[in-house]
Amino acid sequence: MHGRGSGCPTDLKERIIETSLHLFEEYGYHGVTVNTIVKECGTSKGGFYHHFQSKDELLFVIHDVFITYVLTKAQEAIAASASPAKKMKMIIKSFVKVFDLYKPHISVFYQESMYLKPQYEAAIRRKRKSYKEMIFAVIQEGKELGVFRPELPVEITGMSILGMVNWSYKWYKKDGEKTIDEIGDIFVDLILQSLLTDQAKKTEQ
Amino acid sequence: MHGRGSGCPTDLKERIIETSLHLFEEYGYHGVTVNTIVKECGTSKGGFYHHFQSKDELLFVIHDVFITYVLTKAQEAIAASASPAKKMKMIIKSFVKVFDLYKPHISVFYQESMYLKPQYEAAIRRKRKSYKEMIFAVIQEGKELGVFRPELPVEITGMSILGMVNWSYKWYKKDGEKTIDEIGDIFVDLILQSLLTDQAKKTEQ
Amino acid sequence: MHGRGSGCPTDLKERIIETSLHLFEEYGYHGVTVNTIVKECGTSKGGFYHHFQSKDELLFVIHDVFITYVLTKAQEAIAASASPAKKMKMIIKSFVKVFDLYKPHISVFYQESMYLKPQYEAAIRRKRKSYKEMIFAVIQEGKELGVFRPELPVEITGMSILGMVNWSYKWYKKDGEKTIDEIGDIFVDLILQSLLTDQAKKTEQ
Amino acid sequence: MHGRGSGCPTDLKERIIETSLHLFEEYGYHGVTVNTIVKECGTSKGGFYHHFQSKDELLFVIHDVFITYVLTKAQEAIAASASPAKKMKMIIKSFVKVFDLYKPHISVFYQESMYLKPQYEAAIRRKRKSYKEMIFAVIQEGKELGVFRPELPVEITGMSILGMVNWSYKWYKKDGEKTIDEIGDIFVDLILQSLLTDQAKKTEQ
DNA sequence: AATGAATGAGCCTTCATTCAT
DNA sequence: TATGAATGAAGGCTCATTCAT
Repeated sequence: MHGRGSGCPTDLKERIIETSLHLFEEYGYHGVTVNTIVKECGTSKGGFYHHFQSKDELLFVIHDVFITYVLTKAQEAIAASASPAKKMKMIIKSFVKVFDLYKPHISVFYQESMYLKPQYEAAIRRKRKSYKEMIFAVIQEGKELGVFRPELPVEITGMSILGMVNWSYKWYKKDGEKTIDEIGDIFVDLILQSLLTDQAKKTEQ
Repeated sequence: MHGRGSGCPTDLKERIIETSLHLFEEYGYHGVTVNTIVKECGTSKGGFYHHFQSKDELLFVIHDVFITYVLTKAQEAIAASASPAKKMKMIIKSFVKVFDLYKPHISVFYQESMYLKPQYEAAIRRKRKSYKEMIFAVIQEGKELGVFRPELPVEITGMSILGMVNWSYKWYKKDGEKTIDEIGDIFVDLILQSLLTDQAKKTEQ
Repeated sequence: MHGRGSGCPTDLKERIIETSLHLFEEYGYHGVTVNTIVKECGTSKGGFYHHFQSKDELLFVIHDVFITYVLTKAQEAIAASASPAKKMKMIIKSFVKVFDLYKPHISVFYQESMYLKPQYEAAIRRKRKSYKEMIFAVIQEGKELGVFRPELPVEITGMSILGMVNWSYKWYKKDGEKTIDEIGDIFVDLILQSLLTDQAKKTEQ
Repeated sequence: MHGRGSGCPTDLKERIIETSLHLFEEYGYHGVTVNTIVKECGTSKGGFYHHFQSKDELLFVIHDVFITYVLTKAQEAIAASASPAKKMKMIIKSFVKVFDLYKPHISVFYQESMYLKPQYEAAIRRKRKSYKEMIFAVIQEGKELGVFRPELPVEITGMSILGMVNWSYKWYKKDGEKTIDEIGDIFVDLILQSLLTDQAKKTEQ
């Protein structure tokens, strides 16, 4: 079971991903050459291309690792039998939590996804869409059950939430003043303040 | 007010900026060559380098046009003698409004600012910082006056607001279902719901 | 009027073609790098790719120059109002003569045409086919007029003639013992000996 | 025959030769990677390099198999006590016959022999030269005995014959309209028509 | 002001070959 | 014998930039 839990990526492929991730995050996809990556990894061009068809595929893998993870978490939240407010809370908190695990992935994701080649881009876009729609569904459900304010437009509200949380890739730092959990709680507070009806605020939360 | 005075949008420099803006937005800074730009403009390499020292400077100019504009608007809002909620509203609405004017600039800004060369990057960062701090100041003021919830952490709340609005560069479309003004109102509603104390909600808004 | 007559290819494109031609002939298409070509030409990679989309296009141009020339000559022969034996003679002699002009082109052509990319290959194949069919047509005409032996199979005879002449790219040398005209006469003699009926041999030739 | 002692055509070395032969014929020596070959063979890089020192040696072996065979056949023809016309016929027919056995070898031979490394190239060139000289010798003998036309230049005539026959690697197809034997007869007819004196045509053939 | 041919450093990628297992 | 991960030199090509005209 190479890596993950142990945090020790022994095999080359993992090592290339880890290394390039941090390089991409700092210098951007176009600011890092394959040469730089392999030098930093202590491997060779051939070693790189033995594991990845192209630099582009590496970019895809980085995207996919993160989006797949976050999608899974959201699906678990959705599947839970809980109130919309609880589900929203679970989604937000799980999403925020991936910033601890996958901050570099996310940065690269938002910074560079436009440079994915079509074949890869399509695969990623499908997953992004799924995620978005799960959030929309929770908002819709909340409105229907009368716990979320009826005047909320589903899509723009959803995108606002996504924006608020996503944006943290620009400023969140692991060793910052607040833990990721505290930040998650603040987001949940801000968001539920916006969504819940006055009625629901009393019972919920 | 750059250029504007002369009122001649057909002059080459403007045309290069406009063209490259749209190309950058669609294909990314690294997905567009100087050659493509000059071909699309109907000019030549020489024409380009007569007006810009480098492709990098062009990226800077695009950044600067937008950030300068939005900073000016925010300063006007701050300078107004109004309540924090009003100021916040003015800032949000003016910010949202620039998406109509400067959507491509903003997209390029968020997508590519990491590729600015140091000399340009410093100039841009200073202005971004100013903008952020104006928002923090309004939140702080609102808390001190007791109209914003005292438990709000200034910085994270500020970044949440910025994230919510900024993110619209990913999805806002000029010819979408809602006008920019309607979207602005929704943002203001969501944000003020989050910020205002129950007390203030009654009087304000 | 760059080059040709004067034999002085002053402009870069001509110079690249000439140089690479001789390099390809000696070392083969795969045995010559673009770097070698530009070094030999005293130009640069950029200079090369300013004139050719790819190394492959250069190969195509070399093919096309020669095949276009030889096709034109054959069409002139065909168009002439002459006996089949005369036409055959004209075709052979004009074909043989291009070895003086285009020997390197021809060598490269036969050695490397399999490496042409599909788009270029199709264009070339069409012209080759035309040429072949003109020869077949002359043989057919000769048989119908009773001057060529009736038992000759048109296609194999045609391919035999083509093979005999084409093969000289393997051994013909400009400064060899026999001039190109003498070689042409020998080919014509051998071929007409094979084609003509005994009857026709007396009147013809 | 070619199993060398073991007689087992399923042994790896044979399989590599067969496979690469067909790949080379279709895509050219440079259009086929060692990886492609071993994949197609169901073996591995190690398997390949166990049997061949280099990809280049494989090319040599392919050349050698064919040229050795054809040389042997020609030597048998020469050794026979027959008239020059008969010898020429035997040579042509045996040469043509190898197209059935060794068509792919021959295609690769003519297409790629320039890419042989010096050490291999020398070995091959010696055998090619022998073959050529045997044909020249027969023509010379025929002239001396007065059965071939005295005005024929030995070398060019010889090269013409070689060209005519060799060229069939470009168009011969095993399942074509004519059998290899019929094609051989046509070649013999065309060639002897060219070579024989009028006198000899009556008695010979 | 404008042109576009020319430059050349640097990029991504390929592939024959090696070697520990 | 056989495997296939790893190597690294070398190749084709790109593109921001320059400069003579």
